[in-house]
Amino acid sequence: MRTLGYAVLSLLSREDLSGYDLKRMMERPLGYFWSAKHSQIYPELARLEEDGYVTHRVVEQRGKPDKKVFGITAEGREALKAWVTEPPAGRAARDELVLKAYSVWLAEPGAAAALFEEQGRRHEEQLKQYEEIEAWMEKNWGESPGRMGFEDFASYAALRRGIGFERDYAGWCRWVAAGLKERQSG
Amino acid sequence: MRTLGYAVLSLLSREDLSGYDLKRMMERPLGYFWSAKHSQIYPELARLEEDGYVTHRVVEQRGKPDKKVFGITAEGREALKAWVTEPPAGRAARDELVLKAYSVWLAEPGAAAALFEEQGRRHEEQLKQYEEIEAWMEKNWGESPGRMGFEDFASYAALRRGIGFERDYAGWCRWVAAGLKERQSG
DNA sequence: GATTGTTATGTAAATACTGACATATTACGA
DNA sequence: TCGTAATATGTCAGTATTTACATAACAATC
Repeated sequence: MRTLGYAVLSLLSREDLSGYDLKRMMERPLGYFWSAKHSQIYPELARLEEDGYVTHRVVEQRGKPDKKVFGITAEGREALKAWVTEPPAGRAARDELVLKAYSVWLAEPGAAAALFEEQGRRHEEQLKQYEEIEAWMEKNWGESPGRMGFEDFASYAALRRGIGFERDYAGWCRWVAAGLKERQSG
Repeated sequence: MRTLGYAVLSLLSREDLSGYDLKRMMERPLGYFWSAKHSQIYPELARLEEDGYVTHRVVEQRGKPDKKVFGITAEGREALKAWVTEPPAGRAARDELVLKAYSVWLAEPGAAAALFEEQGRRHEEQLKQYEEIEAWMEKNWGESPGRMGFEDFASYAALRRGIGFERDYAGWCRWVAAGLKERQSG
């Protein structure tokens, strides 16, 4: 199975969801570390159902169109569980901003510094959002990772990665911007 | 133009290279933040040449097959320069290990801890390699980012991102592993 | 009554990327 | 001399992903 399939299963292992729900989860919170458009999700759900990893039931709604709510099967849960402890496939790192940094010597230092400052701001904003979620988690689940529920710990761990990433990335942006500014005047 | 084109131009703006050279650079050092297989590179070079961003000459070699050495044109350099200060397209973050962390509550804590410890080791190894390059750069180019050559600063900046990333990532892996171990016994 | 927005589900076309196939030169070692 | 490895350049099929197209129910507002 492809990673997208496991991404879908990872959400369905926590709660039953429609394709539309999944689409929204792929924006937030899962979108922070895995993303997919609805044009990927609907065919993937069909494939997962064909393979026996999920099933669906139609739910009639008032004030909204009907929806198909998907649930994970025992088989799907087993496949997901087995996948979790397998080493991840060697990913191809791709970061456009680092590529730009690598060629920044061609640019006007002032214009480049503005870019990296703006990007720094963006990552600081994202960091702030993550930290708010972190505060909520710690308030509701406790501050000790060892004492919170296992499922909560998993969510907390994923969030922690996001916090580390954004904090470090923002710092790097600021550092690059400062180095560029030094070149602007003297 | 697509990002791959700028990745190729970013290498050719520093020195003339053959398709095969580019392929190797896409493994190391560019591969640390952008990667492509040779099956992408050769068609991309043809496209770039058609658009007037690069030109090539055939170089005969002794003991090796002939090669096509590509060089960037003034037009290519201008296009690259303009691209550098434009904000990057909103990337879709994809990290399989974080996705696994999100579903780690389904797994046996022991097996999962082993995975995260192994991944931590990998990132620590990569960090060590980066730090060796960093030491070489600082020895040869000076320790002050403001005083080294602009092109050197650009290389140094890209490396710095790699160092920050690996250090933070390795730390996170260790933290997750520790949290999982706590669950193993008590 | 018409337009806009949200929920809801899909398909199709285009682009991007990977992995396999394909070929040729030369060096080196068994 | 035969196989293996490195250098060197390409194509092609399949997979993955994005963008655009397409439809429909219902709510709220103008």
